[in-house]
Amino acid sequence: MTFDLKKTVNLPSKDLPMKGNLAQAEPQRLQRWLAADIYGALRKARACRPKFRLHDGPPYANGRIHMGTAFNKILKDFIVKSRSMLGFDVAYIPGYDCHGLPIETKVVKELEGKLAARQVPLTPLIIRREARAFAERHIVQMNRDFQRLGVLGDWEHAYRTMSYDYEADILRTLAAFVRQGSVYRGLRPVHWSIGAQSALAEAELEYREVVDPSVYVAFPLVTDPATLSPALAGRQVAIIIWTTTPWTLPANLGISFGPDFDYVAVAASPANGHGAVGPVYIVAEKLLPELAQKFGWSTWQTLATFKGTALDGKVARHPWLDRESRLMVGEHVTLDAGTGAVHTAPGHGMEDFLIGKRYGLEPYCPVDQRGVYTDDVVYFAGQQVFAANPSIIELLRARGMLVFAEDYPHSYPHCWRTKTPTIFRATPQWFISMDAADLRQRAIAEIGRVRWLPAWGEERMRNMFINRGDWCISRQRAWGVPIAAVRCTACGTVHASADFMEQVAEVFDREGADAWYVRPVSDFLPPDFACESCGAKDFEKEMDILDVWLDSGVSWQTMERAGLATPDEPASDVYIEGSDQYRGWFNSSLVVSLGLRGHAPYRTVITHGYVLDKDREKMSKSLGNVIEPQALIETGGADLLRLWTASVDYTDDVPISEEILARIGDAYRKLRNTLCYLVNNLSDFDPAQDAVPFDELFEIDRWALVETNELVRRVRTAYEQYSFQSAYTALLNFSTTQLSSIYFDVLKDRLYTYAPKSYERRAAQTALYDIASAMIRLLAPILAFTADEAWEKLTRQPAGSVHLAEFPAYEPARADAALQARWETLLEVRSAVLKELEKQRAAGYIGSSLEAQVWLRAGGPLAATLADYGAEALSYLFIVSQVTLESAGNKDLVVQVERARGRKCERCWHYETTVGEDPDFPTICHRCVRNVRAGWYPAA
RNA sequence: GGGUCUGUAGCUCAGGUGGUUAGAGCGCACGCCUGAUAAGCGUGAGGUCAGUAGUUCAAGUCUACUCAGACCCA
Repeated sequence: MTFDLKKTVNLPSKDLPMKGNLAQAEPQRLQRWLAADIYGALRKARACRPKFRLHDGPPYANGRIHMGTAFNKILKDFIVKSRSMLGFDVAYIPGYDCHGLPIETKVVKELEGKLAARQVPLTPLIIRREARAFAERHIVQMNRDFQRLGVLGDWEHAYRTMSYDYEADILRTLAAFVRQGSVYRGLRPVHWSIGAQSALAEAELEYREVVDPSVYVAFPLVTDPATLSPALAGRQVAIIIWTTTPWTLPANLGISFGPDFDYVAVAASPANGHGAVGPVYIVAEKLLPELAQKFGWSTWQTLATFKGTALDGKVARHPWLDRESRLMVGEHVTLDAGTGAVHTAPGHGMEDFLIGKRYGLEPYCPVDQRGVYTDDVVYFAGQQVFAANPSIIELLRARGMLVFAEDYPHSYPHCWRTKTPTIFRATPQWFISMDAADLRQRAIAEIGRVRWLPAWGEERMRNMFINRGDWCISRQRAWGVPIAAVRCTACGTVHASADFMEQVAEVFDREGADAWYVRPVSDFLPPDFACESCGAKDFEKEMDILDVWLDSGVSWQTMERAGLATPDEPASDVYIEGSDQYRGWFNSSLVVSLGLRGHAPYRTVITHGYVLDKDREKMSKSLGNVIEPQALIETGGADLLRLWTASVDYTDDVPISEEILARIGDAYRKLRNTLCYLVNNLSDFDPAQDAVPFDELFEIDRWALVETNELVRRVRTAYEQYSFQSAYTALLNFSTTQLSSIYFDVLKDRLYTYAPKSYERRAAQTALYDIASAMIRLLAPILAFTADEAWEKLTRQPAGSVHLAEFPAYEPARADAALQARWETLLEVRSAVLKELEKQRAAGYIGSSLEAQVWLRAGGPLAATLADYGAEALSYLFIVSQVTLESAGNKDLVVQVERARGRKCERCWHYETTVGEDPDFPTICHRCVRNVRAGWYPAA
């Protein structure tokens, strides 16, 4: 008789291939999701469920996505998918930030050459049209890139800060702040290019090494020095300041000291006639030795020592003008260079401006847009500031106020376009006051009502609001939403009313903010509009635009527009962005929402870290440690990127490197193999027909299901807490330690050798089906593509998607601590057996574990447990051919391994004494004979 | 310089209120299997818990400082 026993073994199918081939498979699956409109289908299916809204922080629309943006969007997708599978109706509308300097400078660079050749002037309107097209193009690309990652959302309706209604909303938001009295105009120092005669942003500066004249200048103390120390009574005392910009001295209004630094008043004996002003000078004590040497003092006598705070509120005199110079204290003062007494000109420096503001000094700036002193400046009016440096030094010397002068090399900002050195110049700007409508205090209170993940975010955020200044919302640029205000050409009065802005916003709704540039000012004004101050009727448009942080701070309103939130509630359940957004979007969104709605726009704020290299250093082209998401997707697949995202602790900065990705590849294969084993052993199983009731399953099957139930609980909790890494770890460890090395290994015998429809095999498949169904769904938020593929094979429903499903529920009734405890014991015995097997294997006594039989000698409860489980069942659990139990007085387990009895069964590979007993099947054991007769023989 | 945070095996991470020989998975080494096979199984070796100094009977865990790194300010 010829009967092929090989054909009576139920090997797994190849339904789910081991090789993912993700680079090809993912785009196809993406098309199916798109065709099936998974997002729309989900919204519909969950319509009656509690809502969960994730509002997208808009990435800037100027390039391909990089690791950081990919990481961010994948985390958001974890939230969207996991909340959906937890039963929520999840809304997620992606967005794009479109206005702003990076795009503007990019298109200006491109346009400059082209237009200059044709002698066409570069107008704001041309820039704006080009910038809009630029953003448009990049949004198309970024939409593709993000979706390729498997990110689910309402991509069709992605919001963009440059859409007409959005631009109008920005202006209406400004109007609202105007109406509540928070908006004011004031002077503020900005980087100013003399060459271009325009304001510059930080990003437009180029630092170059230059040599400037540095001067040490005496400021005579006006306040009676005896108030500092009795030792100074009747003495002439002067403070020495240091500056590398002598041209700012005409604008000096004060001198700053470090409050906690020690200062000394010293009487110097000039060695060579230097420093003839007065005999006593004040400088920081720590800097005295090097200063004395520099000034050429042969000897000196310290008359008094005091803290910087002692000088607070006192007054000095300007070195040549009849003007006071206020003595102040500020934390910005350092002892790195200079004298510890800092020349302060609030119109010519940011720190000077801020401390001046505290002390009530105005940002005095007697320099015009050409960098020329105004008529206000005696001696130097009409001179260009840098050109005036030598004359100023001469004047100081003549007045005896110059203590010392030297050339000083340092790096100084230059205009990147005209390459000229820049200056700080106070210019009129628009602000939102943090205090006029009590925004600061309300924000601080509101911060306490928001949930911050990680928790320290609350403190960081609060400190930021305590310390932040008023919000400067104006920019002297073209690509943005204009501040719709008009200026009387006759008297210069600026008219900025909320009503007017709202009327202009209606025009923006229809025509976009370009209307402000296209239309003449008269189009926006009532026919007989006249200046309140002078009655004139000629006006010009304000050409400043709004800070882009106001643009994105407005974004929560898109949630209301989309009908996803009402004005009386936070617009989003969660905001999740990088930690730089405490200062950015979280901040601006809070201010805007507080101003317009009276509450924060978010209930929970989650931050993630930055993507760094293996040494936790920034990725940069020069270091050559940059990893691009596109390359990874093309070689590995988006699921690898997603798995990596899940594997790292996103609350901190996250590392990525070739090695890390290699480990992620290992983990991916492990998870995929787990799914393969599950799905491919179920291709002939229909749970509706073939399932075995739980109580009738093998004990090991019930154990596996109890463990799976616990896994469900852990992973659900992890997702609920946004702890994706816990989910990842739990799923991977479960796959490895419980499934692959124990349950799957043990189960092979039963799955492969019992008759296909036998109770034994169906029992195993019943458990496997439950496990498969649970594992696939629990993995779905992370391995969006792979889980969907496995789900399709498991359910055999090509039209469905795992992303429409919900997580398996934890079943308290299934929890069985007693069973788990019993299995802890059994598995400890198993470990002991495996260890002994390894010894015999090393000795060359056995190879495969089925070549062995095992004696177990134990006493007490352990013996009882083993006996209860049964010797034969133990042999399957250990994957050995025979187990013999012997009771012994000793409590400790003794394991002994010998070669198995009998001959190797050709079919199940166990060693059995029954092999050869059946004349029909001389090469197989009794168990196999029974199974073959049950399933295959005689052939039906 | 300031605010906030981080530093535990090669990698990614666990290690409530300080308390026995510091854990996991992966990787690595060695071996087994060849009916999950570009798979599977087993055994094993890896750590002065960034460093220094304190507090304590006792510190990865508390304190101070130092070093390195990140974000935001200046």
